Amino acid sequence: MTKRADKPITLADVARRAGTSTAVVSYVINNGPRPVAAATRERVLAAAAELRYRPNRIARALRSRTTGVVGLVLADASNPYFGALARHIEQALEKRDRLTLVGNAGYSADRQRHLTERFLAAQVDGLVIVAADGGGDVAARAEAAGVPAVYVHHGHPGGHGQVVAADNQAAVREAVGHLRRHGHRSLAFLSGPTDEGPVGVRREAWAAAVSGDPDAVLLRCDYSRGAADALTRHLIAKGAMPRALITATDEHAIGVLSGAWARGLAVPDRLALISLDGTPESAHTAPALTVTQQPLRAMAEQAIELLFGDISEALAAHAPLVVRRSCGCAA
Amino acid sequence: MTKRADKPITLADVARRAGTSTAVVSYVINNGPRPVAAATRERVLAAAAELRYRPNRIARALRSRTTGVVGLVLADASNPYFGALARHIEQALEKRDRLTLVGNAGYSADRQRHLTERFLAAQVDGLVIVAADGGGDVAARAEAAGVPAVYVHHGHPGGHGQVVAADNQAAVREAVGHLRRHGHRSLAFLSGPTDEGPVGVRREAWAAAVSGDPDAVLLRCDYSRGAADALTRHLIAKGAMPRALITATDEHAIGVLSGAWARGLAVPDRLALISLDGTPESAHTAPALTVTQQPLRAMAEQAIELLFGDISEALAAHAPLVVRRSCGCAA
DNA sequence: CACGGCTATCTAATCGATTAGATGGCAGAA
DNA sequence: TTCTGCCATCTAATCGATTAGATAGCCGTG
Repeated sequence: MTKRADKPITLADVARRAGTSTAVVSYVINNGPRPVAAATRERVLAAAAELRYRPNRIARALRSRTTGVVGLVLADASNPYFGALARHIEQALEKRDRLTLVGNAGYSADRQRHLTERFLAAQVDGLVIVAADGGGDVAARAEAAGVPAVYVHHGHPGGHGQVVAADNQAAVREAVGHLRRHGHRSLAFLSGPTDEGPVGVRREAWAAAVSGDPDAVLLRCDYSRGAADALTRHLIAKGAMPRALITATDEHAIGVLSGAWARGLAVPDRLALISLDGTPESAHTAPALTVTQQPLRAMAEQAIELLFGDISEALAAHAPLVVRRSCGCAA
Repeated sequence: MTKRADKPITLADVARRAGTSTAVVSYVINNGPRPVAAATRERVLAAAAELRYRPNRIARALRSRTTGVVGLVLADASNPYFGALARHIEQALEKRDRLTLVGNAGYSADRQRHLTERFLAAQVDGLVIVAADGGGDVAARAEAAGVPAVYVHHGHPGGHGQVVAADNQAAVREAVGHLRRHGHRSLAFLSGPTDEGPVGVRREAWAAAVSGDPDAVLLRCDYSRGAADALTRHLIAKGAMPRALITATDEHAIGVLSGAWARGLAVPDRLALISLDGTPESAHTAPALTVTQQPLRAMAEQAIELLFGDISEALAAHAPLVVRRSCGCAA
């Protein structure tokens, strides 16, 4: 006796079973736009339960023009910073009973646009864009299609759509202040290959904070552990490694730590380090990183509130300084 | 002159513009079940292009009972191992022109079931389940609804659904062999809190490989850097830290590294370490980890092939040994 | 008793794409 | 010339839920 995949139960089945019309069943299911007599409501509920009725969200979406699905255009899920952000965004959406469609855009504006088109075709109710830097003005496209969109972490400069980001300037000022209190006079900064996005903001804040210093060095490399690792080895070999460094991202900091270890440079004794992301990773490096911690969860929640119009403006959340070992503070 | 969100173009609009019926337009768009005269096809294509027609996937889904969407039930996107796996799965699906719906189940079987229900209600065409360990027999539920499902990394023991995983036994044997060649006689193993899932397989393979050894120590802690860090400090304080250790996951290994650094225990000099995940992370720890590298991409692709019935059986892929510094090999 | 005003329900149009069945026109065969 | 057959195309039903408009039953009032 093979139990075959029984064909799904429809509204009409429930209506028949309860001895009413589909309209009434719909009103009951949705606490519909019209009231239903208590007795009838009971019958319908009972019938639905007995038949294990599950509304077909596709049909509902077609008719009501809202899918309950939000698209998330993500730079790269395997980068822990973005991965964590993605998780918080998904959870904030889940709380609002929304489903999350994800796509990894890598670091390409083209793929970002491509994913946006696909999500729009899927009739998403909204779009959340988490890009590293650069990227097209995807929110403009979404809004043209009547779909709300928000950027998290990094927005399109001068484009449409609101941007949710932490207060990077304040964070950098705190980091600089802390290293100064450790007695460091010249503070280097490791930035990304360009000055786009939040990293640019951080770099500028650093430049402003150290503008008096004679020998503040600006370093640059790709956003990868490998690149930072290689750069560090190179600088150590040249004897040009700074004594105090602020890295724009945790990826950078982890790469620096790795390169320093490989070349026998002790952190924090001969290199004081503060990183500006503060992902969970940073708590368990060797040594543990002192960081300014991006409030990822708060950012995710704010983005979703913005998307649904619960708030009308993003306000930059504070990224607190979390003191650990890499800056030179004791255990 | 405000440009309002123009109402979307439908098949009927295109048909009118091309001077044909909706049926013909549909046949053209899908290389439909019936042929269309070349001239007409051109007219339709031109009309569709001019109007920038985008098929409404919701309507299509309602009628054809296939959504082009696959659900991904993920343990935790902020864990880099799962994050990387998620990215590869999304990309494999994208290649097949499918969209990915994600949900983070945390490490709870209940949330796993909950997500599965939501995805099924959304009429997904298939389900990919990436769980840490434990978990309900979600594939059985999916199959009852007529939706194919595959497990990646970890399956439900004795349950439905195929499981895609690497050859963990061979990996452990390689790791053990390598540490032996370094001259270590007693090899400890750091496992998770229970013996479920792939970690259990790894633990058993280790037990089998060291069954002759008098003092092979089995350690256990949660799957988190923090737990492994704390355990390591504790063992060092007690003077009970092993000289050679295989960790079940990279999270464990990174925590051990962190704890060892904090207590001044040199790796690899006083502790030789090999980890069994081999995420990208492992290349840039201090010191860099020697690992057996799980073929995440191959696993993701195999899972998708399985899901679409391109292959009928999963075969365990090889997880090669990647030699770096933590085992004691020179740079 | 008749009628207005409610309330509880029912009927049926609608969302947009798919596709089976009906139709029309033209070419080749008888 | 007429009939058959095939090809290209059109008409309309369908997927399942939503909801405006129509309808029926009931109560209270004049």
